[in-house]
Amino acid sequence: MDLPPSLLRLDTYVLSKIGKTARARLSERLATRGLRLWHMAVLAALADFGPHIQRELASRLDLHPSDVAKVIDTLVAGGAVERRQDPADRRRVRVDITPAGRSLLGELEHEAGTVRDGILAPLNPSERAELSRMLHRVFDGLHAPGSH
Amino acid sequence: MDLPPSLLRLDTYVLSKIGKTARARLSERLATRGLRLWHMAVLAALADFGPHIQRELASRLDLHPSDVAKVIDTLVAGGAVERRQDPADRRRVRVDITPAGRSLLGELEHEAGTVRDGILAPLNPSERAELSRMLHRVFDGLHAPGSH
DNA sequence: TCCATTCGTAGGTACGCACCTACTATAGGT
DNA sequence: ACCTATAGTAGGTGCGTACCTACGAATGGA
Repeated sequence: MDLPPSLLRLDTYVLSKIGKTARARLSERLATRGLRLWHMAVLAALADFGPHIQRELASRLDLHPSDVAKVIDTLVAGGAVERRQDPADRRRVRVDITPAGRSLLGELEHEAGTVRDGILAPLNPSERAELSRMLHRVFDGLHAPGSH
Repeated sequence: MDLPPSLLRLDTYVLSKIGKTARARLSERLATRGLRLWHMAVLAALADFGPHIQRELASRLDLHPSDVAKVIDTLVAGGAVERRQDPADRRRVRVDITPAGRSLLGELEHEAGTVRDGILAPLNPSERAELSRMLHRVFDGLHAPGSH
């Protein structure tokens, strides 16, 4: 039984469905480790940009500070990151990724790669590259004024 | 403050973010009419395939039958569809779209078009067409075995 | 006639996600 | 010393979504 063509003609619909599936498949894999997408995002931020104050993580990832605390909690419990008080300002907590955290991130990225391969399976390598380029341009445009 | 490149390198992430934004923007517009995405999906199914038994709508759209009932409730209240009992099997309810429902669907599709234009703004027309083609192929592949 | 099955529906449950609030500790200017 | 602002955190709220359950009405085969 087919889906309505009227719906499929809307790129908005197709885009949201694909995105939802992508998200769901990745979430599912992270869940087997007791993690969510935010945990991965935090690890990636720490790996790419080095230690952060929690507030910086919140603003970089656009995540509420109280939720950052919770995400960090579980990462600390798993030994993937460590918290240490900033001696210069003892209100602040500097968060850094541990070697274990880096290797965890590597595994998560591998999982994400598998999910991507599954989703983009219908496309050949050059098409994937082309799609990826276009998606990035679209993504960059999302936060531009006027697109909304 | 930039997002982590490690994250952006994952098409899975970008895809889910774009999809989420697309969904959010369309939902937002539908919400001004007291509708959700499912209402639009049901209208599209009725417009494309004609009247449905509620069970058929459920299986076509992969929506739980008890939720179909609720979606239809609000569409009936708005005069967009009508329910009538199937005389051959009085357990069944045939649902059909009304002229008002068709014009409503037209407006919703126009809204969806606006959302699409906003999101795909960074691309020129031929790129959009190319993206659309690829997205459809990807979408069709989602339900294929082995992609998961 | 009886019984298992199917349809629609009301009501409730569970979960993820984003957000808010109140509180403690600390900082830094006046 | 005082006052205001800031950092982190615990706990809770609200929303959307999906799912499940129980029930009455109707069907159709044994």
